[in-house]
Amino acid sequence: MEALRADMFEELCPSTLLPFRIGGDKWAALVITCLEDGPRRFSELRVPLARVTPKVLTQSLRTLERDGFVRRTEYTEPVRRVTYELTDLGRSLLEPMRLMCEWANDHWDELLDARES
Amino acid sequence: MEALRADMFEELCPSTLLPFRIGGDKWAALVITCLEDGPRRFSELRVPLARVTPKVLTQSLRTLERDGFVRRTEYTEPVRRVTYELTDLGRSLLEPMRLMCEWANDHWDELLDARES
DNA sequence: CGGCCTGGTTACCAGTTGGATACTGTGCAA
DNA sequence: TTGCACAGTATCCAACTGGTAACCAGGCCG
Repeated sequence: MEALRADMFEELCPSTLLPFRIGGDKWAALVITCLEDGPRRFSELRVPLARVTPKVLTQSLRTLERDGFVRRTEYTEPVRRVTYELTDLGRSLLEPMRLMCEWANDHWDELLDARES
Repeated sequence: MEALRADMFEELCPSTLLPFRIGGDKWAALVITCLEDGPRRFSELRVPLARVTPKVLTQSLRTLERDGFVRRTEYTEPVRRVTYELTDLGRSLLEPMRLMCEWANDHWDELLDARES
């Protein structure tokens, strides 16, 4: 997940050229990327995903949960806390995603050329 | 491209579970698959892609062409003939696509379980 | 001349996605 | 009791996607 990572969160990010899409919706790939290093709370996800409104983030998380890629856990003690984390199935997506980023890096110039001309 | 191939062209195909999407539109992956073995004419593509109306197929092909994955060639001799074929860039998508199909086959039961429960 | 084949185009429409903006309910904490 | 953090909801709306159905233009065939 190293490749393209920094760029993916930018507004005019080059991943718009990427011919791969992971999950059903626009933000699924980024959400998964954000969960790569362990469980995250809703408000923690909102920081890197600042361009995603809470409604849309919730939608994305619900879909990922339904599809078995993400597990939602609700705690009430000591305070209310909800965490999202990748399931084993979700984690197994990381490797294909990494390969796609590799592909994209390998063919970046060609992708750009095609769009420009 | 062997995996899932037979099913992908069915109406209720299991690829609706697939968390990967290639190209911008719904039919891009199937179009690319159809071009795997060499150039095809518009009317030849319409046979396996019978569920795709000509308008939508044209759209898909135009997008693939713009993105540099497909090359459109028009002949007038001896009769009018238009062929579509994968460019090198388009062809380079086949390997990632194959890997995605492998991933899907490896995790098929988990994908099904997640949706059902 | 009248069809037919090829490779589309046109107009219209419904459903879905994504976004803007505002609001809510629960539990602390001062 | 007022305020704040957290984790969302509620409405509304514009744009995009995909689909239906019909149409079309050029060229050959008989």
